[in-house]
Amino acid sequence: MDLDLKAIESKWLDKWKNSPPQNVKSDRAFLIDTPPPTVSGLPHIGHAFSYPVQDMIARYRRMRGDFVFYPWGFDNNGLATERYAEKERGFKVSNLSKDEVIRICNEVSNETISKMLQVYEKFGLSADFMNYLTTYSEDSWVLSQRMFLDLARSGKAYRSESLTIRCPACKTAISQIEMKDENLKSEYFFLDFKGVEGGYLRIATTRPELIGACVAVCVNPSDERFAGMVGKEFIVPIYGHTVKLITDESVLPEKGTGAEMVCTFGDQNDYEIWKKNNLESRIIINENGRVNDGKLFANKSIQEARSIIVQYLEKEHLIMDRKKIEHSVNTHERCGTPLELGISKQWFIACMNLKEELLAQGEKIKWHPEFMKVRYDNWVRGLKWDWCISRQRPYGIPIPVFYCTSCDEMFFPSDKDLPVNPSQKAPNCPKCGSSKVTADGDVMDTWATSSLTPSLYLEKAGLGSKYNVMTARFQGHDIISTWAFTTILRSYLHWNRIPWEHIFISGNVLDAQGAKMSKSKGNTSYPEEIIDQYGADSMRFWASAYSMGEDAKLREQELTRGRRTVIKMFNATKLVSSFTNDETSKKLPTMKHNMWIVQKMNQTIVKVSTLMDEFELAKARLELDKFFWEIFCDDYLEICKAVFSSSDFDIEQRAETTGVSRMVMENILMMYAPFMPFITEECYEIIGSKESIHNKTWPIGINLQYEGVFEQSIEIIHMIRALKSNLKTSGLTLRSARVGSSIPVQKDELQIIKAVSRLNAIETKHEEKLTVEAIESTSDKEKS
RNA sequence: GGGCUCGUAGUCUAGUGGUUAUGAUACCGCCCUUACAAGGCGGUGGUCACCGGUUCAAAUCCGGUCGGGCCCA
Repeated sequence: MDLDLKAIESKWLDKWKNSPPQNVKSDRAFLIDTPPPTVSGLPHIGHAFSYPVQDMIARYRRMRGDFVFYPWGFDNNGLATERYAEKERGFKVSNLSKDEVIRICNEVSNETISKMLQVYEKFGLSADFMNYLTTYSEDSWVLSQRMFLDLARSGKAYRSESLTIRCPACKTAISQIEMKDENLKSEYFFLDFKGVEGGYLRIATTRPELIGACVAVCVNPSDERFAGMVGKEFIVPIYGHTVKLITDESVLPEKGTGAEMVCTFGDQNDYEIWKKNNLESRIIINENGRVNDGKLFANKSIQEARSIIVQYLEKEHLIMDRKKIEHSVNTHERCGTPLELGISKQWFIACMNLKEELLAQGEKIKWHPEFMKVRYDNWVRGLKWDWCISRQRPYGIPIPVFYCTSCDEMFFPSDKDLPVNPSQKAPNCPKCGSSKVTADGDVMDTWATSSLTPSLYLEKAGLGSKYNVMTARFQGHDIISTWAFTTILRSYLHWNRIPWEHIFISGNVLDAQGAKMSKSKGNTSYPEEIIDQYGADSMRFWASAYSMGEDAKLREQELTRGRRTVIKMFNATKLVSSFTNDETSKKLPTMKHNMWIVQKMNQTIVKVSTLMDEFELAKARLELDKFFWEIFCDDYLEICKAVFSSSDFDIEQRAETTGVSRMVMENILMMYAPFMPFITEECYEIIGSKESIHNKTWPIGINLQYEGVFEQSIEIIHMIRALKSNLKTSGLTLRSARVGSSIPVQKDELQIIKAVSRLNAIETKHEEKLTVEAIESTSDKEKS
């Protein structure tokens, strides 16, 4: 019978759809905060690496008798979806109405979700795909808005006009979370500021378009070159206003000329110096990233303004020098555009005042691996801003706040009126009764919803009142400062508790050379190709070969090994089920080889279970592999075959061997079931079970007292095998042998050794060390 | 610039103080022995990145150097 992996996998996927793994009723719950994949294309190899690992733990806990809550979701909210829809449909969000954008985004995300679902199902995940949630559904709207209001009412979220990070391309405020440093090529322009009392100060700037926003010049206080000039007034080129030379520690003497402009606002440091020194404001970049300096340009982009001013400076011979440099610039992670700072009215969630508390929360969670917590700690310590959550974008969950234009009252809807949509009619002002009420037109940061996944999942499943702290979060290390952080923060702000007991961080998937996979490099792999070539079980086998947090390489050899394991399991099952022609005995074993394999099995169960309990999947599977290949297949099954082909063994002995081999095989299948759900299910059926293996209870072993010496017999079998193999090289077949040992070989053991080695006779003698020597061997040529 | 992490046969990997350093894969030799040649048996292949220190003893602990990766500036 040939092994058709594809047929087997699709057969079981169909069956499982109708009868998914059953949870037993249990007080012990294992609740998984599944990472909802972003709706931005088909799953890639990274997903094929991380999701099966979660599933293995889920399946294991289920077999252990836990109530396993393993929900599924998709993240289709926010700017990422807009960008994806733009790419898919070839349009520009800015050219369409808000309603139109929302319609298209919904459409694209629905289409993509159904495609993604098909791939995820092929992974053999036991998650609840039927009841998946999306982060842009009505449920998510209601919960996000309700939780926002919870913070707003208690003052933990506040609206304020303050410094905001803005993306001029996406035309929205963003948060520190979405900032990304990038090394970009730039150019220093050296300009001279004439002193009011004479002399001049040469500064270097990469942002000449901001000269009009210059409110001070600044040097390091210890920089002696400028010692005599500090406190003096200088004239800003082109614009003619005067600014004072001040000092600040943050200015690096070796950067540029050691003197720099302070503009409102070139970067965050400008803001700090501005605030510290109580400087005036000269805002020339508006909320949409357009520059108006009141002199050279009006409503220009930053790039346009820069080239206009550089041309002007050149013409007026004001540029004293130019120097090409590469420096680190804050950009928007979604589009790579350098960010701008401005003052605007936004909603913030307070977190700057909670650093100690947040660190303490992180401490209460068990991190796997432990060192990943350091990244969380570093992020919390490095927080520079409260979390700005309002976004000026079309696709997102609206901020549920109303403003009365008559009396300036700000008011919130009640929870029962959620979800609130600004396109609907706003209620009258509760204070003055005016109907001149506008809704907040902004939407929430997508993380403001994603940070609520534990509640989203539990509420959707109707388990919100029963459970609150989840057991496990699985996620990539790249989103510790986003998803992990915001989830911990929200859980603390709302309920003063941790969101989950454990957090499991997975590493990167690298290509075979160890380089990060990326579309531009063309070294990406897709799970469907792997499943096609090796099968889903082999893919999972590969995914289970790594420790938590370790970077994984896509290795063919691991996939190959996985497929061999699948085939081996199938063949072993076939062999074991062929024994069942005889009568099966359910009694405790009495024969040495049966007692031995049961003992070995018991030891393996203990080791594997312990490791699985500690979430050491890779180590657990290695133990299992060793037992299955080297002990069960190579030794025990060979003995079984001998028992059935040799006339030395009676019906009862065969029946016992049948019973034990079958029982051990079943236990092996059960232990492999979390790793390789397809082949184990198939084998379980072949061996004659009507039930799904995934509904079985994890093996606990057989109570059997046995301190046997059969280990020695196994070693003798190995030695005879090697001897036979050596003789074969010279064209000889071993017929009889002499075994020397210090511990006498028992008669029943000798019977087994003889049968499995297919020898005519074995003699024994006493020796200090274990020895095997040939007595008689025949040449293959003479052989009849 | 700061932090974290890794460096072990051609390739990938186990191994956090103690025999001769684990296994996979690739390669070579033998065997198509009635589950499996996608198998079995045997074999070649390693100054455990480098330098120094601690120790009776270091792949392992400490310090430094070099190189890869990631996170944060």
